[in-house]
Amino acid sequence: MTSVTPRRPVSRLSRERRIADIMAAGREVFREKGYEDAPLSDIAEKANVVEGSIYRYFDNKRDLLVKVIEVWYEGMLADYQEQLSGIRGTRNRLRYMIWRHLKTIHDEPALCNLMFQFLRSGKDYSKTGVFNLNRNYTRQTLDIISEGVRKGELRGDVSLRLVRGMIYGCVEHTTWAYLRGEADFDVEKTADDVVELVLSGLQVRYTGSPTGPDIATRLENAVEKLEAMTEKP
Amino acid sequence: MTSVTPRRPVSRLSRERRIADIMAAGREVFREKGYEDAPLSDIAEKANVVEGSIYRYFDNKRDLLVKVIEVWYEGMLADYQEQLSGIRGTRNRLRYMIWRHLKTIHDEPALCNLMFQFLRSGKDYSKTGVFNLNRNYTRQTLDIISEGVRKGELRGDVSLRLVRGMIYGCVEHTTWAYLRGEADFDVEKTADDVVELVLSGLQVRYTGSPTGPDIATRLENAVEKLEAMTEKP
DNA sequence: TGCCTATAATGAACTTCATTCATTATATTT
DNA sequence: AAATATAATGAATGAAGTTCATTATAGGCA
Repeated sequence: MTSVTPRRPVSRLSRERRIADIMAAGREVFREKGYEDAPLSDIAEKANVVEGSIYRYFDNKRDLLVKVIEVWYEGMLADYQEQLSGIRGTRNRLRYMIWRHLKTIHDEPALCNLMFQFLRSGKDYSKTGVFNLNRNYTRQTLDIISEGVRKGELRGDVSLRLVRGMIYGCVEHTTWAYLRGEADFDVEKTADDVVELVLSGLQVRYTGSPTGPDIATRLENAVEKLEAMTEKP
Repeated sequence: MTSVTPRRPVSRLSRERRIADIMAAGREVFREKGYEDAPLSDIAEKANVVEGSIYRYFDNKRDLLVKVIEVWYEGMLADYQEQLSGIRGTRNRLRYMIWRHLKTIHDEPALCNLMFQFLRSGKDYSKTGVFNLNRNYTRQTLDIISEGVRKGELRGDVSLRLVRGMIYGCVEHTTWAYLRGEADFDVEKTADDVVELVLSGLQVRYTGSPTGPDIATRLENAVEKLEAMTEKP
């Protein structure tokens, strides 16, 4: 008795549709299981294709991951420029960038982990589309800093690369526990704290006047208060 | 004709010696090839054992990695306390911590990558020995900060967790390109820059001296801030 | 309407590893 | 010198990524 395994019905879709299906399935499965623990078979099943079919559209598993992250990233960064154009003041604009980064991590911890762990550390990262997207995105932060320097609000004697590292490094370092699923964090408060710390630094500030703050400092403080009030409605 | 494959001579070593051999081989191979691209067979060969033997001493490949990193970490952190006890002053002590972190990354980029990629992001990280070592190590940094606060040199109104995040986040963020093998960095200069930026912050400091930036400029800046804020809520 | 053809899709075969375990060899003890 | 404990082996297993020859189908063309 020869049992014949029935061949599955083959549904022929357009290239674009198939790619979209596979990437949607990939995003879901990667989000749920991470990279290494996500078998291609799961993705194939969810995308309604056979494993081998994935290789018609993607070089390999990693290539699929890279493209999934790339598309997600594109959608995410689409309206940065627009949003930012509606925000005035160095501090507010800086806070927006930090806030947005924090919010992304809070909303999509799994995909961020994938990005941090498997994309950014890869040898080929700087040839990736994500690298360029990220480049343009962080450039905005640097532009805000430069503008602040031009206006005399920020120090001009610090490497921009270092400042960027401080901002994003600080954001990411403080969210690790959350990314490991260990603790939550408050997006708003963390954004406030980070921007404050980055701008003011750790050292105490000497006003340099024995009889109290001089006139300019008093004005500064007043402005800062006003700023704080408008920042937090 | 039955060809008999000659059995390899079995050398029986002490448990401790075998473990040491396997871990030494593991460190080498992991350093050269990373984690995923390091076949257990390479490690077995280099350690002069058969693959299966590794499982007598380690639960699995990841367990071997964790223990390799753990031992490396222990050796690395052994003399921190001692070195630090010979350094005076908040700024110098802080710089030492930062410098040492930078130097470790510079000397052992591959192992650091392993630590960052495969240990720190794992779900079980906080149950790891490395986690505790790291905990004790970063606590020293926090102690230096606390001491600075006590002496009135540093602000006491900032979360220590955030400060730690800023310091180590900044260090790591600025070394990513190096870790990907793209660019070198100067350990000494970076240490100087980071400690300076962390302590002083980004904002310009008004010294309050009459020979500093003139009052008109400062008022102009202040007014500009106010204008920006009232322009768009 | 019915062939033709390009190519989408399949599924079995291949490969590489991590992992397991029954068997064998050896150092140590009795 | 035999007994015993256990270190070490290597073959077997199974999971997962990847390849490719074969098959099926949609859309164009007569």
